[in-house]
Amino acid sequence: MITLCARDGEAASSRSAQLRRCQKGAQIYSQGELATCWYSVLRGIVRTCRYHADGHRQLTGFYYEGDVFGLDGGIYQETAEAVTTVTLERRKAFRSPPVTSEDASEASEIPLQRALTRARECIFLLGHRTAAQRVAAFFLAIAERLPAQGCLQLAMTRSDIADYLGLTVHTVSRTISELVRRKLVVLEGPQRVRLIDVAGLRDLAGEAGGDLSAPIASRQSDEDHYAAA
Amino acid sequence: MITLCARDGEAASSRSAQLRRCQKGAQIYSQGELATCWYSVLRGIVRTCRYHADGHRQLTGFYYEGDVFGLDGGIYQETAEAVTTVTLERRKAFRSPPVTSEDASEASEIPLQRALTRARECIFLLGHRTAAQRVAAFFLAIAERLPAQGCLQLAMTRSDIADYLGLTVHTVSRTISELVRRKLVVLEGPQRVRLIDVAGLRDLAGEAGGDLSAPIASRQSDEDHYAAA
DNA sequence: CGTGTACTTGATTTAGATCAAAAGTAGTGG
DNA sequence: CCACTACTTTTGATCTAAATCAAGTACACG
Repeated sequence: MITLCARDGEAASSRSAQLRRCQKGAQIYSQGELATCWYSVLRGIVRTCRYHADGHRQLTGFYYEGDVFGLDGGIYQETAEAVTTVTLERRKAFRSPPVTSEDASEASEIPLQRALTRARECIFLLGHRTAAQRVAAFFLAIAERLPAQGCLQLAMTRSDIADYLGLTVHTVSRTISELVRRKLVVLEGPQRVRLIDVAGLRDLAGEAGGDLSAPIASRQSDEDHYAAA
Repeated sequence: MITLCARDGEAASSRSAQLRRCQKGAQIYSQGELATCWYSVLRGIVRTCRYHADGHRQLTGFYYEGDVFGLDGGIYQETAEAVTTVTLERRKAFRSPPVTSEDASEASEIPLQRALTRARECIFLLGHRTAAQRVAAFFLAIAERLPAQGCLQLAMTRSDIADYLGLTVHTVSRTISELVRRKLVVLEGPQRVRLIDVAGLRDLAGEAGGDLSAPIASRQSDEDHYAAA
């Protein structure tokens, strides 16, 4: 167990971190375990998932270079696995009452906010009605995260995508084929997707991002008010 | 704008809070707005939702007495609305670098963790495959939160439930009827559900809670290892 | 007592699951 | 290097759960 030299001075990460390497497919931690550590990805891709009693698997997020995962309080709610061979930086989980101010602000709050954003992205994807919408939104989400000029290296399998989007492998495959047919994307190998018509994909996915349509006005004439007592 | 007398001494909530009352159906804040405040529910029920470009609505959570919502960093990602007439306690959002240690630990970290739990609950529900599984899991989730001896006052409409579970009103209604037919629950009025066979519901919903089935063993013989450099 | 809303229920349609199998890819070992 | 094996991906045919279409029923409110 080699302690990595903390790069103090940048984000003032004063705590020691350990390197951990995991082979493709290996489990990093398992749901139900005591959440003693959290991780940031130095290289490779990680997935988090929940296994249901019936064997069904729900992926809850993919984590790329710089992403952080495993910030569960107390017990891990999800299992983390290596999609590719990964290099991780491991940190001790914070105690409930943080020892120093930095511990709380820098170490836990911002990553937690990110974890929440990730979870909401998952909800957002699952909330789409059709398979085409989900896959389109998925591609756009990845493209946003990895700005590789419109060409995505997927790394995860169709099965991973299916379990992330709540579809079957078959439907994912068919849907991608359909997007190709519609000339929204082209496949440069099964794992390599080039986005051709981003506007078309956005249109298909709905919620082009940033576009916040006006919510349905409530019938109530009286808006809410502040209590006078 | 009346400043509520902070109840110092218990959880050391040293900051001032304001009461806010919202009528049933009123909007508390809207997605896209600057997230200047977060709230805790004193009375009533709140829902958070995302409106998609096509008008489709995805509910992301229900919040009951004692629950906290609106902890989005910077910009609200969701809209919050009053399901019933509600009384809220409003607090100023924390700045990115918290001023004091308590600000970070007590005010943001734990509520954020809860928000994450809530988001994951939503993913969990949406991740279920059949309508019956989702509705059963939904009932169990509510029952867990409101320990009212097996009798749930729903408060939200079928439409809310549908948008929460990613189903239509029709399917929700039909599915509840089916659960009644199967003698898992009884309806004491459309908004009042009595859970009859909790074990049966758990069985149907899958993942009875706490039961963490062993994940699929990775084929790799080599487990992950710690870097020696 | 009528009007509007929420809920339920039936009939039909359809998107995606399931069943089944072929084609592409990668790793292994002779 | 090539054959063999194991897996991943794609595609076709069929089936089904849930959406959609279409009424009805039950309630609350003016």
